[in-house]
Amino acid sequence: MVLQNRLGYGFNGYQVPPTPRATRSPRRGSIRKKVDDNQMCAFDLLATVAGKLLLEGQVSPSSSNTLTGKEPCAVAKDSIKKEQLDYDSALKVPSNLVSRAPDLHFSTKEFPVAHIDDCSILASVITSSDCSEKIGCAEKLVNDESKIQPGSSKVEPLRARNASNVTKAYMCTLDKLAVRYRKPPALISQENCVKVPLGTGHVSFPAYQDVVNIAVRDDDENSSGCTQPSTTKTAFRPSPRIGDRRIRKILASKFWKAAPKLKDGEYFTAETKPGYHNRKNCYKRKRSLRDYPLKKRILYDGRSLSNSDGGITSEGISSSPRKGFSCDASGSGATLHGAFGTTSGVASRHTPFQSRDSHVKLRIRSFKVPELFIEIPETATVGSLKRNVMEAVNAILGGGLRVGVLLQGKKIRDDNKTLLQTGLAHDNKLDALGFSLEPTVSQAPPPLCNEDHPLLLSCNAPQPLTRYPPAPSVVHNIVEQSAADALPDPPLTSVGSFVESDHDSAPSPPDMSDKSPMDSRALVTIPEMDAEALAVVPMRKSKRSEAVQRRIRRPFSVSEVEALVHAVEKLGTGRWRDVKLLAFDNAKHRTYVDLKDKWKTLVHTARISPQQRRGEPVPQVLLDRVLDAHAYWSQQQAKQQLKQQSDTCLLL
DNA sequence: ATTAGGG
DNA sequence: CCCTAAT
Repeated sequence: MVLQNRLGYGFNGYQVPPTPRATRSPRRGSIRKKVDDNQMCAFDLLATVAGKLLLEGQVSPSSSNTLTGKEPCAVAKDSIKKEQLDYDSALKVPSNLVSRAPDLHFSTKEFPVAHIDDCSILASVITSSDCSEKIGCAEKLVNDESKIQPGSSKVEPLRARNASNVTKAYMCTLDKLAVRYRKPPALISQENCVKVPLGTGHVSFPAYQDVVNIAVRDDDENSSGCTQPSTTKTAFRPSPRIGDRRIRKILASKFWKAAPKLKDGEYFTAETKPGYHNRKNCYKRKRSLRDYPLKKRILYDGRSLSNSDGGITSEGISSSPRKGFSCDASGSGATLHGAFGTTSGVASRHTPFQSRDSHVKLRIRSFKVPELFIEIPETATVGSLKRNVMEAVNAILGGGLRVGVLLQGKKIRDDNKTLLQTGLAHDNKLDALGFSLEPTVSQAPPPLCNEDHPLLLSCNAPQPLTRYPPAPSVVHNIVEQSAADALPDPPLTSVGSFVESDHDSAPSPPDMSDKSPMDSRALVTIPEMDAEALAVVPMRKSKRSEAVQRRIRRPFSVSEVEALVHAVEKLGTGRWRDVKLLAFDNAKHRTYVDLKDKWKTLVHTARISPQQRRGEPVPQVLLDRVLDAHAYWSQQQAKQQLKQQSDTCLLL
């Protein structure tokens, strides 16, 4: 820019260092906004297997958790290790996973949340069968695209120009996802396994419709399923202003407590966290709320559950906010109630209970499983969402879980004891009986993504996605890049935003367009950049705490480096915020800290021998410029300091 | 909110 | 990339 040149470029094209604070004040406001955008750049879906999918207005999973990275397996292992270490914490996650899969005889009362995951998990636990069933279940659920976006005939990439719209869209979508459950054929046969035979006839489960609308409010009407009918719900549901980019989760904790008050069909809650700025915060949850043991309630089933098809669902499930429902109790009390027909219409329809023989009949009514953390870009397609959820679920189901039995809160470890010996055979004990899903400690759970799970792979591959592959020629093992869309936010590109789109794959320096031949590497770069786009990770956070996800790794592409170098040459090394604004204003995921860090590594890279460098090679020319600029600005900085020192001395 | 550095 | 201290 002319003005800039006049004001201050130094000889080398370097700009004269601005006065310390002067240059930044004017942009303060805008910058803040940018940050928000960054945080929104990828939606983190926090899905408890409980059927709640949460949205996070920010990016965070670390590369180590990324499934789509180049070393998926390694990554998976990594997360697994953590998981094992955090075995304890996992149990504390109150993912209210209470859902009910009709076929499996699971029903929920307090939590009108029906999720694939539950079904899948239950199915797997119960059947101990292969993954196909589990997956099938999960897939079914997510698969129901028509339900996902009732309004539209086709499923389009979930994205929108406006962040708030995106958010809403996701909310709605997820809403649906959590609500619909399509019984996978494979599971049908498993039904009987669930219940313990009762005397003569075993309870039979009427064939349920294929699609069960589990307790849910139908927000098909309001495009923004987020808007709530007011009333008490307001407290738990996302407020309309969710548009605010940082819509935060909700979740488990909130939900847990809110559940009792939920009205018919409500199963999803969310809250916004206005003050949220720091990524970390968003994962914070009150410890107290997450300490609930993961256990599923079991129901002493006096009668066959049967027919409460849709009925069970909506009514039974949601309508009764049980007061008795408390956090710790996991609502077991309420569950029981319902079972006996006290509460829901479900139970009432059942045949009277009769304990004809020594068989104890149990019915699992709710199940809670560890949370799943999924990060997916807003530009991801429904198809990719499917896969991600599926993978995440599968990862958990794939062997990482075992079932624990609890009696009055205490774990029963002796597998050889009979129910009679344990006391479980007594009616009065049944309500104290609980089950829990626990991470397998002894052995490593299956990696999220590995050869052992052909299903996973197969899912990835065939899935036809409504998306535009970046470069057909580039075959990568990465899951897929879903963010191959246009710039989410058409930048009002002005000066020097070299890196525009969020998926830096296409940083568009003017010269980039037709330089493809020369820079064949660019093709390779693309997939890499977006590799992290789809990251699914079963969330095993560290101990007690809040799941602070590490951001996914996003290697700088050559063009990004170029832009960075250019900006630093001009602005210097101490003005990262300005660098960000100048060259990465549109790269939502690059923060000034990132840029600073990158510069640091670039300098280091430039100093070491080419053989020692790793990753995508950075053109030597660029590295040379890095060194030059670094030297120049270091010198400038030194000078400045001297000057300041002398100034202060004079004053003194 | 930014910067600067160590990890 | 993360985390912090210091601005």
